[in-house]
Amino acid sequence: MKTLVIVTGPTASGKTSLAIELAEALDTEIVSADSRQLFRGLPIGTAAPTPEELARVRHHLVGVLDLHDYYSAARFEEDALAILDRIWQKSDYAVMCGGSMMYIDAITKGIDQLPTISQEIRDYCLELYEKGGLQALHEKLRQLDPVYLATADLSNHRRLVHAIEICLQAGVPYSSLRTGQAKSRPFRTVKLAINHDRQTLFDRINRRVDLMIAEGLEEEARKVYPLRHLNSLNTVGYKELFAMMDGIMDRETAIARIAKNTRVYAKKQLLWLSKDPDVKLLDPMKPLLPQALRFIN
RNA sequence: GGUUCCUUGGCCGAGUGGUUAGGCGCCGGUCUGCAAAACCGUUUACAGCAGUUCGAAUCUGCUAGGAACCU
Repeated sequence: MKTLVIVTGPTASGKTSLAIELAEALDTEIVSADSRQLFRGLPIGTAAPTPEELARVRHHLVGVLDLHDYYSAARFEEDALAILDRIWQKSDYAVMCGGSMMYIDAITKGIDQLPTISQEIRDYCLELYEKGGLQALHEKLRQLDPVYLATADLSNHRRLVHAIEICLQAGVPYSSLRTGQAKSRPFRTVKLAINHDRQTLFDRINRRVDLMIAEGLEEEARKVYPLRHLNSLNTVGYKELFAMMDGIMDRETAIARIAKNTRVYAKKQLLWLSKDPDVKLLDPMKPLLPQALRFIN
């Protein structure tokens, strides 16, 4: 039986180095599960593995996308599974490292098969929202998929648009395509997270933000500033600096906002973890690797 | 010592007699194709005391703290 060891947890908790230690101990490779490290050109702001770290263990899905590229949890599922298949040919273990919880779920539980949306339909739905607002989306869904509408988050235009897109593309209601069934995988998973208390984690985050600034995050952001409207740059650490460059906030405020938004992000991750009964928590006060290996075996 | 003005929830900030301002933060939550995204819910204060009034954050008096000016 193959084993996928998933090192997840909130941002700044020390996932990267633990994953490397694990991969070395298990003599295998790392598949990143980080929706932002996927992109090229953002090493500082996304706290991507350093060149030295990348040299120690082979990493997958780090810095492989152009900032313009479209990506999604479903693509991640597909890509990561393909990479894992290759790793299984030479090892019984693989390490996954990342805090994009939806990506982790995509790998462990799978995502239902949905059609790829054509540009036409995408544009149509966007226009529907821009012209008619949430009301128009509600009405459209009332016709196309009242079942989904009944449980939908009526204020969240993104999800509503998405549902309409799928209904139109598939020709059947979105809700009929949602199975709610977890897919079975040809490997077992062990999910690990480093369990810092909240105050410690927040201190680590604050310190890391200062470090990022010292390492040149501003310069990194300035380089991609012209592309700031891309989704890949709708990211903590960049959007605040873009606001600073636009003169909307001063430097001090921008940096404080980065730290604050990173904390908010971490809380979201913590929430997700707390609801996942499969996560094994590691005590950061003790050596991590032995604890992790104990859970694996 | 005198005169005038100010005092709203963690912060900012409206509100001059009669529903919860609002924003930010904090905290909590949602999540099956953009997820470091998008979205939702809480947090109920008027410096203190005594009055006026059916009813006061809003009016009056006193007390406390602060600001400006005068001597």
